Amino acid sequence: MPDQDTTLRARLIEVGVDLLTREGPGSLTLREIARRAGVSHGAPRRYFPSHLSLLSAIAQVGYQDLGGRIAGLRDEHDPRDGLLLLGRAYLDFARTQRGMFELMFRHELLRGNQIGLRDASRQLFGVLVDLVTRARQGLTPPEPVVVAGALWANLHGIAQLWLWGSLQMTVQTDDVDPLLRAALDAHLGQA
Amino acid sequence: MPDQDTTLRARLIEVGVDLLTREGPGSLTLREIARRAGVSHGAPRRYFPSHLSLLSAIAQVGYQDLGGRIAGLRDEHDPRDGLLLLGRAYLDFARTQRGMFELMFRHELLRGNQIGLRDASRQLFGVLVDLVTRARQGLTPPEPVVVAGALWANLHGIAQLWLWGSLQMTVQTDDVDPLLRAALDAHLGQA
DNA sequence: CAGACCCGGTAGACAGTGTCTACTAGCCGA
DNA sequence: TCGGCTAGTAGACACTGTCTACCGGGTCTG
Repeated sequence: MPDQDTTLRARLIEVGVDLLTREGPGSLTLREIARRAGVSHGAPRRYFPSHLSLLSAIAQVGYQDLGGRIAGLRDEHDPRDGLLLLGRAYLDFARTQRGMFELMFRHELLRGNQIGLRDASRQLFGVLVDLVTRARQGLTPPEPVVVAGALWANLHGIAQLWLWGSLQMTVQTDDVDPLLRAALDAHLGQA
Repeated sequence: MPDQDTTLRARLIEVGVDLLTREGPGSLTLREIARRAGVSHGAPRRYFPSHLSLLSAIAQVGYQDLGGRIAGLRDEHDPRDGLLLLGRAYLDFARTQRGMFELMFRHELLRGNQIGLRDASRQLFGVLVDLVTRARQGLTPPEPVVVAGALWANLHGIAQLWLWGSLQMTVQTDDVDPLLRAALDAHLGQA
């Protein structure tokens, strides 16, 4: 239950997040959010110029959540452990916050307002580059940014394919950990 | 311009593909497709029980297209070359058939009717496993299926991140080839 | 040849959506 | 006290996907 005394803007986002995790991205209509916030369907317009901008604000919560889970891993003393934890956090987020994950990476959202993703990406990517740099110390090209980019893509791809069940019919298991480990070993060089 | 003498079912798909590549996934409404096919908005229902099923049929065209581009690579005599070409084909498809690519991997579509993706996946994955197996001959674990899975995820992730511009702001280039090569080298072992 | 039948498509209704505009209740400062 | 502004209401508009009633014309059957 959203607080009654918060500003409407915050309450709309809160209701949206709640609705998203409870009933999936399909139910995130402007009118439904307004309805659940106990307000008329025209009210959100005062704070969000369009439906998409409200969705962006909701997705932003997800970016911050994911970012928060990952930020702390930067200083992990064993960078390889850090990357494993980062990967698990990413995949765990995709699995447990499925609706949010789908929303965060929806094309229509990313096309316009990219600020949310941009910031989150920078943060995530920064941690990734740090850990990769340390994990690959003394190794030759490709340079850490490239490896980090490829690793991130790999991570995201695993999450994506796993989410819609493409992995079960190929790798034949719903445990992504082996895949994650394979990806890490591949990009970092076998331990 | 769609032929006038083909069956309506085929014409709807054809018009849909055309509309998709020309104006993007957002314009693929049931009514608009019917309109462009010169038919009333209730007509599609005779062949497709729902809007989603029509979209699935349109996406199927994409699966077959992509599958066709990749199928021939199975017999590439140098498996590593084959994988590079496969990767390029995949990324090229995502770039040039952007709207179709987005449609093909839309969550709502994949959730229900997975037949299209399932078939396409099996085909793609089969080629991938073949090539990986040959490329990693004599190497130790992980087994080819796992490597192929991780590689596919990596490929798809690169396409995804690249499509919405996340790569430019990290890797600082719009040329995905280095990333692709890094991924291949990583998963196959340096050449 | 006549009539029943079905196939393929039309047309309209319905609930729901996002956007826009006119309006208004209530508060705040002068 | 009064003017103006702020936040929210309410209704219209065009559009969407789905559903149902309807039909025209061809085919098969008796």
